[in-house]
Amino acid sequence: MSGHRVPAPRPPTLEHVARVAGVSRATVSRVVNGVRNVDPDIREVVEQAIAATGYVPNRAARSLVTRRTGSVALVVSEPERHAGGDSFPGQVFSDPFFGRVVSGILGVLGPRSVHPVLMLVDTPETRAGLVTHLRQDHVDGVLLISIDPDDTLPRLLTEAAVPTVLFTRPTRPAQVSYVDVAHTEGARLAADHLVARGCRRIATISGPLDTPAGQDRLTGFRDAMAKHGRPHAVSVEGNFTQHGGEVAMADLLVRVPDVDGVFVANDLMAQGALAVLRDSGRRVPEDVAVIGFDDSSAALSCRPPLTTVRQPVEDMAAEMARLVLAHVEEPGQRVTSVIFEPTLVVRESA
Amino acid sequence: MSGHRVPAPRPPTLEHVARVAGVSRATVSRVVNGVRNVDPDIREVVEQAIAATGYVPNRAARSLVTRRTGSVALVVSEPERHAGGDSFPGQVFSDPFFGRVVSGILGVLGPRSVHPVLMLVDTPETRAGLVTHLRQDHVDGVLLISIDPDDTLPRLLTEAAVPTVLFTRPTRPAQVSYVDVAHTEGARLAADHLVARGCRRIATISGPLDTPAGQDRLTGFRDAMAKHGRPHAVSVEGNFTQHGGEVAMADLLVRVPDVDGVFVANDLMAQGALAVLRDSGRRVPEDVAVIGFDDSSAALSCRPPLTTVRQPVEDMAAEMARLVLAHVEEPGQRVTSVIFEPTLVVRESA
DNA sequence: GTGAAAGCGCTAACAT
DNA sequence: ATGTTAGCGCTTTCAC
Repeated sequence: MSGHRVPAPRPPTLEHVARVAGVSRATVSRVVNGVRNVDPDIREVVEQAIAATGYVPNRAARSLVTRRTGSVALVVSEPERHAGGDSFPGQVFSDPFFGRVVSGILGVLGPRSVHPVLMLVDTPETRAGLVTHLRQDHVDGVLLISIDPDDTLPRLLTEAAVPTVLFTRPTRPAQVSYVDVAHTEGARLAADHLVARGCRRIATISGPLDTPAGQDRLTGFRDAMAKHGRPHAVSVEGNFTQHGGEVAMADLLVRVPDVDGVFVANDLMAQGALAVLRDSGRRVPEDVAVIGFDDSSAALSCRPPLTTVRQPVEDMAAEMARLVLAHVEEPGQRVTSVIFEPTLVVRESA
Repeated sequence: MSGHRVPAPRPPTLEHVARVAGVSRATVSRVVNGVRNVDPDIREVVEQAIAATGYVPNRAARSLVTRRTGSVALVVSEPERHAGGDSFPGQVFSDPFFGRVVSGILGVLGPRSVHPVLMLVDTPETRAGLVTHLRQDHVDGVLLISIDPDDTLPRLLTEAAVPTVLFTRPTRPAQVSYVDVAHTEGARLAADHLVARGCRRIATISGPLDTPAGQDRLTGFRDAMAKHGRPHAVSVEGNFTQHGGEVAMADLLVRVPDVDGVFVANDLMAQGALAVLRDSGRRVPEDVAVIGFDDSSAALSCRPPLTTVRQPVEDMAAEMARLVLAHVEEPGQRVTSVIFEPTLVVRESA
């Protein structure tokens, strides 16, 4: 609109503030950073000067000397994207779960004014690029959410000595901190509830058995059933998708037509199972009781609403944030894992 | 583990590379930044030195001089959080929609190695903090997703002269770029489909009428119906939530018991409407045809799967990213709005 | 307790 | 086409 360029008004610097306050840059710096050795009177004057000038520290300049960026990467790692697929990356992002993670992380990081920068790793290039970025001062640490069971990222990151925290235990043991839910305990909760409800023919649709979550939920279920004197509960392996749940449920119905209680290893599959049960003319929970896992938004929108095992995702994410921050502070920090207790959320399906 | 501290091996700098290559820092800088004026032979030598040393530019140092950070803020702005609510922020994050936005943004930003940093604004403090952050060189631009109809952020940002792009047209006119979908066109698509299907008693459940989306979808629907010679279609105002959809549908059933076609202004409400219709003994689509809006994941998991108006969210988000980048490049850039055409996704509900 | 001065690693004139 | 030089805004010894 206007014909001439405005000379880009530079924001105030420490230097400005120092002049206004009549002190040196160093003193202002001390005040800004809350270092003790400052005379209360001087501090007062400096604070007024800061307010008057509207000074805000320049992050780049600070990072350059402190070698800290005040930001952590929130990395979502997915299995290789097949060239023929949609043009858009990020299947995880469309799961409400991701939002809960973000929410939990922000709750911890925000107040400390550390910002999460989002990164997606789903190709060899992005994978290499991530490590490259991390090798330099771009972020102080990494929060990794990996979908791929045999992801190499956990190892790459620990080798690069980048403070890292994973969501869920890595498939292969690694020297890295993580948070997770007590999967076996959650499965036990479900099994106990089904038994207490009076179900006689109880089965399970498990997750993929090459994932820790898939394994543990099945193990927990089996152990609990054994304790109830029923060591031979039928299980069908699913793949954690809604469609997979449909297929598995149909299969289960063939193998155990009189099944009256099913523990499904996640809500998405449970949603599919519910649909198949309805189509087969069975009522839930009267004829078949169904329990899911995750307490995703799907659990709420299901008909009937799903009884499910709740992972305290927000709490877990918050803990991840605390852990990276701790690792950043204290690079010598030993590797830590924090396991959260799940709870059973009883709705209508069981 | 080890008793003594390792002296923190500093990453290679331009200086290192320059020495290895036997040239000056400036030349290495030129090679790194792809400036033309470099002799091909020298360039070759420098590139080898870069590879040999494993050099990666230090972002902080670069930002300090260029006054660019190579990152943009992805700001989610929600209405004031009430003190009594959950302890965790971010209702938007748990909607799959958010993930689609992230996905679209990453598709554009990633290749240019610009990173989105996540920010949530839901209190006066975070709001003030955002502006403060932006006033300095923390991010180059802002992508704003606002849920609050009377958000003051759009104005604050434009006043602060921060390159900004909004998702959806702001409630109050403002000098700011945005992307949006042609809401009226989407509503027309739905109305036409319902009419073409042979529905005789068509009604709508609208969104909140104090939002542009709520208004436009209703207007588009009304106009289309008028063109079909039915200017008096009944409408009930909803609030865009699943529960709101249930309430509105129940209301509608009382007012128009023989309704046989409903355009619901978003999928979440449509999901609620579906449940109420089922409970009332009506079959969908045989007795009542239902069309939603958004093509969210809810649309797919509904029973029956929802016919709905699809917003090309990923494309829209990608365009947002392109727009900020353009505004960052060319600060004089005039304000732009890009409107995307919706499409009707026909499934089973209509 | 406070100031002076030396860089952090990089880009951008400017000079050659 | 390449090298020299001067900072960008901040923290941090080191004197005082």
